Amino acid sequence: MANIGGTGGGGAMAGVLDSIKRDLAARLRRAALEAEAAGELPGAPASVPAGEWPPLPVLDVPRERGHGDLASNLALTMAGILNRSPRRVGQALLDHLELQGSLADRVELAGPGFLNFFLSPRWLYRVLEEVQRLGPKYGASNLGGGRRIQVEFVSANPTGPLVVVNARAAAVEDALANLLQAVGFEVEREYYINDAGHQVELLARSLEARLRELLGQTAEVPEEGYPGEYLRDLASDLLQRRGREAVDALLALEPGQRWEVLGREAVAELVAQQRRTLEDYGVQFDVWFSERELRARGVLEEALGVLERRGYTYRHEGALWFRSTALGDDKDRVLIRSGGEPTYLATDIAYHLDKYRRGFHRVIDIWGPDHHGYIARMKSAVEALGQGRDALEVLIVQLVRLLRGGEAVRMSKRGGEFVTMDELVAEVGKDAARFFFLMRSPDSHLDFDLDLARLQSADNPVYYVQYAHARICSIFGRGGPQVPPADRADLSLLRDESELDLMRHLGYFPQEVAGAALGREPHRITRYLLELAGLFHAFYTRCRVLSEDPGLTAARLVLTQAVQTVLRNGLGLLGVEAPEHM
RNA sequence: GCGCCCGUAGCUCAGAGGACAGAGCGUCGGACUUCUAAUCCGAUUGCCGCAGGUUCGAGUCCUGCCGGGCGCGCCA
Repeated sequence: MANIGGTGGGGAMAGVLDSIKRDLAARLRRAALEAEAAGELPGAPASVPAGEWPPLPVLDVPRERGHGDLASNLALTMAGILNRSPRRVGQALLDHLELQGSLADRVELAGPGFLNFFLSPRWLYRVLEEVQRLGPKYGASNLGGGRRIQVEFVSANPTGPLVVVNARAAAVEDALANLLQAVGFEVEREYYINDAGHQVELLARSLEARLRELLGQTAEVPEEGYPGEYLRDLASDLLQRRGREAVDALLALEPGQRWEVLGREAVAELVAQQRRTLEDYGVQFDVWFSERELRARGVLEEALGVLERRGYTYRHEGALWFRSTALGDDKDRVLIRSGGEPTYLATDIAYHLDKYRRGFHRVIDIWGPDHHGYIARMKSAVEALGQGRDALEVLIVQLVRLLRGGEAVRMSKRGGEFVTMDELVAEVGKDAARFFFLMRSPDSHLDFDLDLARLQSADNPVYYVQYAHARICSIFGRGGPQVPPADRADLSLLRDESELDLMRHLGYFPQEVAGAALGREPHRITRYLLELAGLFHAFYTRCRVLSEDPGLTAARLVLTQAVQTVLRNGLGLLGVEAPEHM
């Protein structure tokens, strides 16, 4: 993982704060070398490899305001290696640290040996200038350097409508894809359609049963089939579209043939529905990838060939096995059943082979918690295909429990009763749904409070953030005050504590975006925005933007517009609207 | 039995190896003749599940245990 908070990462991070960190890190490094040259610090012990001394100074924003704007633990890390007291090391660094020409006003040695930097307020004005200059691009960077990443998500079976957990996965991964794009990766969103397996036949037989029901015949949905109401709807649509005669003819076909047709029909319709559901949710996929087509192209055979050539397959009891234990899995896995049918794993391996052939250096899959046991074997498979283990990254999004009136909403898959994604969005709206899913880290179980999400009030976090944006719009709305260029306003008039807090927070945005992208943690942006909205509301209560004082008004307009820009950019990353009126 | 996730304030949850552990909700008390009160301000709240270990420093990393959820097919 890249060093997000520090200064060690690539050279492509954006933002005023990052450039300050890099500048101060370089100064600290020089101070360390000078202190050593002056004999005030011992040289590196022999155990430290050349080029790794002095250690890379890390600068972080401390939790406590009293600890300055940026703090470095360099003295502490060096002290450990040099076997000296951290405060003595810190003092030596301090004595040789040159701040002339930097944006730091002063530096203090504090606590166990931290070096705390107090920045000139000028850095905050630079933040405002930068936000104004970059506008929608503020927060973006080029950490990815244009490398291609594929994000595959939702990929639900085409056997029914999307459900609540799909909505969570969609919100999280769509936001992650946005974040990866923002930090300079070339991202493709892909949806995998499992349209070739046994479950499609079950779907077909279930649909057949519903059709026969409609025609007054006795029929039952098969044991392992799909009993949900939606197949009744699908059946009556089909009957209406094709007409009675065509359906009769269809049902008269021999079983294999009619299931083939019904399966194709049902899958096409259900995938179209899933697609509409996702579009209403604001998620657009670049590629809808069909397993059936993959099979038709013979990729499965090619993948098995690759595994065989690389010595990862063997035959046993009539089946073809994958020697995944050679690559860290806890048992070997069947690829081709003794009956000749490929397993799900085999087709998935083929699918991944195809992904890498399409030139992605990295592939991120998102699975439900019921698939976590699958990670080890799939990573082994990727390795067996000749890729690095890291070429596949699997994120597990945990389950969602819906709460209504403080009680868990009961859902049973067997009875075909579950809350669909469409129902959820209809009940609480797209913005609230997405925002709620993005409030928690993906790997924690989520209680989704339907009552709260539906509430159009202060208690609802999504409105809290959106309201901040709407309030800003209303300042700009009537009469339309002109926002001056940042360098033409006297920003030093922004002195209120709430103004300083707000500017600081705006300055953190680029690193927050980078951190959320690299850490695969979109929920950090949600939290960031809640904080930013809170700071804005506090500012709004304390300070009037439009006042008699033209200079102060100009400065506050610049600040307010910057907040608006960052709220927009942040909400945009989450796929949540930034409304102008509420 | 093995594997994964979780255990932090009354509730829901943040915490990127750092300094005295945070937010929202809740409870109590305040603030609109003003750019949107869907707002703000103040007060209240903790054996970070338990026990060891690594580290100058652990809520964070490692090991074991306890508790909750889920998974462990020639299913997909």
